Amino acid sequence: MSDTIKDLMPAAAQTAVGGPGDGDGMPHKQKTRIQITNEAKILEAALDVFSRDGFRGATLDRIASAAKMSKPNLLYYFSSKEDIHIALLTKLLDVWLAPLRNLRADGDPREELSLYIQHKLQMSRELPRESRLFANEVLRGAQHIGPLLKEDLHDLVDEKAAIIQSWIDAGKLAPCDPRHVIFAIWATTQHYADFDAQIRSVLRRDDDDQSHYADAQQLLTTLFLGQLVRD
Amino acid sequence: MSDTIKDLMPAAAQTAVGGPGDGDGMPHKQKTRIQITNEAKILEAALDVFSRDGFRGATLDRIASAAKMSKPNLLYYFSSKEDIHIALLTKLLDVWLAPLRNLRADGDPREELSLYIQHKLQMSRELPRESRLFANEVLRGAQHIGPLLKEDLHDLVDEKAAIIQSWIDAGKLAPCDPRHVIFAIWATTQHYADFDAQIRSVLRRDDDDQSHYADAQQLLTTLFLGQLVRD
DNA sequence: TAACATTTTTACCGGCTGGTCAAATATTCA
DNA sequence: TGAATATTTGACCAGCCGGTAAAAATGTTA
Repeated sequence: MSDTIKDLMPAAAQTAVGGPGDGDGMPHKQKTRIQITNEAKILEAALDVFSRDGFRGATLDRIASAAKMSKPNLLYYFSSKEDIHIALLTKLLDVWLAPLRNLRADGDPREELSLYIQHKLQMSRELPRESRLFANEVLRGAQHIGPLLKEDLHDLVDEKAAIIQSWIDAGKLAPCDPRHVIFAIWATTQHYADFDAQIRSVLRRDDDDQSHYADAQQLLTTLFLGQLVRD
Repeated sequence: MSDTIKDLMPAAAQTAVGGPGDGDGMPHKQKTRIQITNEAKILEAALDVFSRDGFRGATLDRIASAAKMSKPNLLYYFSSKEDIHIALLTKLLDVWLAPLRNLRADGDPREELSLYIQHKLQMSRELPRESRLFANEVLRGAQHIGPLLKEDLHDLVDEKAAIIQSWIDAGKLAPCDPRHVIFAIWATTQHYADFDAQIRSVLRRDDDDQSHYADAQQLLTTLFLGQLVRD
């Protein structure tokens, strides 16, 4: 609970391809130090802008301004606005799905699910921009990461749903559709990042007050692991 | 299950104020027939465009085109893009909150919650544009309906959370934070509209296939009313 | 240091943006 | 009918949009 969510994330995928001004499938040279730092600066700025305004609402001027560069300079590293968006989404998808990847078949169902919920909730709290970035993209019909969802995400969910199904078959979980259980965990946890403004309005919480996350975690644990309704 | 969700909605709020070209607090004349039909046409078109592209991504040209009018004609009825957005959100908020308003203190907790979940899920299925409209707005920090959330929504949630609390006090529900229960129901049900593209990718469902809603309803009922984990 | 490659900047473009204006047209009603 | 009112249209605007071209500045390396 004390350390940040980033500690348990895949540090991989740092060897991304792509040189300045390209976007095609040509072979690329080694990246310059300047290139590495500037691309990182751009993606960080783009995360800010895209997550706040969505793809259509975001502008290159704002991204460039947030990255403290000129617009043509920005376009020296990424050939188009779409390029930046796709690069950002692709880079962050691994991070986003890491908690689900950590779901182990040989673990205790109660513990595994509890940990998954905890990690997802922690990500909403610590990475709300990433959550909103994906929410914006999926809301728009996933026009830029459709193929990734249909292949990578589909396969991952199938794999993890099979694990949950095995727990059901072993009598450790009540019979239910495992994929919808995953949807429900996604929905409830990401809700705290994506609908933050609404939740703060209802709970009358200030912008920097995150005390309601403890209540959220307790409720969700109760909901998914215990029984909510008595008779 | 057979009739549409619109049957159980408040037909009220039809007496909206506002004449052509205004937006201030002046007194208004009675609305013309043309005025009524054209404003309806505009709001219908705006719902289409705003829910697909978000506020910043939507354009007056597209809204006008979808409403089959010229842009200046559209601006004869609403004085700005912001005006249309606010009018739309305000008009639809009542519709959106109707299921929660229907939660009765004197009903059976199991039945009341089950009905609430069912209605919310039905709204995701039948009114996905409205769901995405609100999702887009709240994602952006609720800049246009912030006050409504802080007053109307807050009061409504407080009122209904008190009902749930009374059920807990009566020993009919497991102890939990009622407001987070409401959040969880919102999250899980609206997820099926807002994240439709993702769900269809994972489940490999065609655009017009809604068969997964039955599974969703069963899972959510199990989740909120029964126990998910056995020992 | 000189040749070379990388990076940054300045100036610019055509198209779209939200929005205005005045004139033309349609509707209402005395 | 005809005057008053309500509606629609076409022409237009300043500013922003994503993106380009080429020169200038900077960094790298032999």
